Amino acid sequence: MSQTLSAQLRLRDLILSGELQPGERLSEPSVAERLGASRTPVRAALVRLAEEGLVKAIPSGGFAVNSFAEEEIHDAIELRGTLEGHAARLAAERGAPGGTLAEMRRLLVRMDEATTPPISEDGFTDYVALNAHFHELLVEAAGSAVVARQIGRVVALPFASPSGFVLAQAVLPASQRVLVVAQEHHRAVVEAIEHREAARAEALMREHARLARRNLELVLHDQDSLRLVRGGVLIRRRGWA
Amino acid sequence: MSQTLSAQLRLRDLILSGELQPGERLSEPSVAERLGASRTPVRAALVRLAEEGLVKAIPSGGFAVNSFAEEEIHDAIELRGTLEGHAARLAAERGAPGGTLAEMRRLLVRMDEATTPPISEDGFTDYVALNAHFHELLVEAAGSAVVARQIGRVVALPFASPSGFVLAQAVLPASQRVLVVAQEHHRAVVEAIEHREAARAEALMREHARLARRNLELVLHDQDSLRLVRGGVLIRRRGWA
DNA sequence: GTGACTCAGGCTGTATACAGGTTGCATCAC
DNA sequence: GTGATGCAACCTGTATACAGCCTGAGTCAC
Repeated sequence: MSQTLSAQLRLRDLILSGELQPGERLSEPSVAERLGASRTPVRAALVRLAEEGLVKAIPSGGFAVNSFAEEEIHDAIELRGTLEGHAARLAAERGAPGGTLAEMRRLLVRMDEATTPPISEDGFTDYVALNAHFHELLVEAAGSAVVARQIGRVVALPFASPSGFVLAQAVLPASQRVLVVAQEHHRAVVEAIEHREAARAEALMREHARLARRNLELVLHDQDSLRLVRGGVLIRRRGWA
Repeated sequence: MSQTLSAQLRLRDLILSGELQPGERLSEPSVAERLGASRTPVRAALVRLAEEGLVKAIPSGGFAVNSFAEEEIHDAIELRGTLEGHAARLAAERGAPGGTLAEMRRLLVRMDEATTPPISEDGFTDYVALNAHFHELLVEAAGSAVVARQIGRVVALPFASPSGFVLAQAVLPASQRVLVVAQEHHRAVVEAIEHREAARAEALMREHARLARRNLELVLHDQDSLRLVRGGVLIRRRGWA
């Protein structure tokens, strides 16, 4: 593995785990020493993380760990809904590959299994992976590299991704009902794409993202569950320091 | 100005003007010599251009000038329509700053003036700048940095931008009718945002982007007008080498 | 006590040297 | 003539040296 990629992955981990605090300046020499690489690959890694959004370029040069206002995450999730709606609409209008749809249906079954009460902790973990895969397949079904790239950029922020709040749901009381609704959305969007119901497919994915918005609000008022959100430490909450 | 920024701008120009051919490999030493800089800033510039999409990373390392299939541009324009529709909807739902809307209305008047027959060549040039500004203000009206950033990324490709095909229209016969329709969209979306008609605002911007899609098809079958599209040389046409 | 100024440390931006890997051409065997 | 092989040139990834700039602490004047 290249030093650049290694630095990128390890830095991302340090940031998302909260080991590097939001606002903290990341000087190239200090990061280089910490990661045991030279400045050149560290700089390249910082540029890529800036593109992802985890790190912000300082006007006078250099980078600092980024933080996110609740409103920004709200907007990012809603934007994901619009983009996934766009993808679902394209898939319905243009027709999706049969293999992709078949695999989406297989995932539906496995997600049902993982979330059959009583749900174990492993069940939630499985669901997170299956859910992420389902959303990837939806993008694939649209058959557009341009759209896939754009969605990939929005989803790069972990709390804007389709699975960002699922693990936190595990400790939230209303979690099971939310999962039932989410699964219904999944099922319905596959059906809509199959039947070439473009408007329905689009509306479903928009509404689907709203579940994440609701989870965001719930999680932000529950310290314990917030800890389960990857990158949750980067969120600036309203009325907090 | 930094060497990196200078290299980025000059490389972009070389690519969009066609001086560097699509598919051509851009080795760091050769580019560095051509631009009179060292490899370090050239590499940084290439990374940024790769993010923009003008340049593509080669799996085994290095970069090459990118090219675009007609379908990709089609998709990029439709995606822009969806994103601008999203912005217009947000502006209508949340309310846009009065100053922004006032300036949009002022631009409407100036665009009308620039396109009053007989339209001079300068008229078209003015219209391009005014139109670009109008679309920027629309994004501003949404009041979301997340959305603004995302739209900025789609619009980075010149032929996906709102003004990508306007200059080419100047030599196309149906140009004036298209401009009339485009202006009607502009006027209507301002009205929709003012009246908080979110669904209407969104639908209008989607339809607005379709004008660019139509122009794309017209331009692709007219060599003369294609030359007026910035970056047109990067477009791979169906059934062409 | 407060504000401006100076200076030192550190940082970024840039250039360049070096090692490992890849590519493509030429040559050789069949 | 064709395919495999070896070599040479080149290129990327990385480390590091150097210059200019910024920042922040400490000091001095008022």
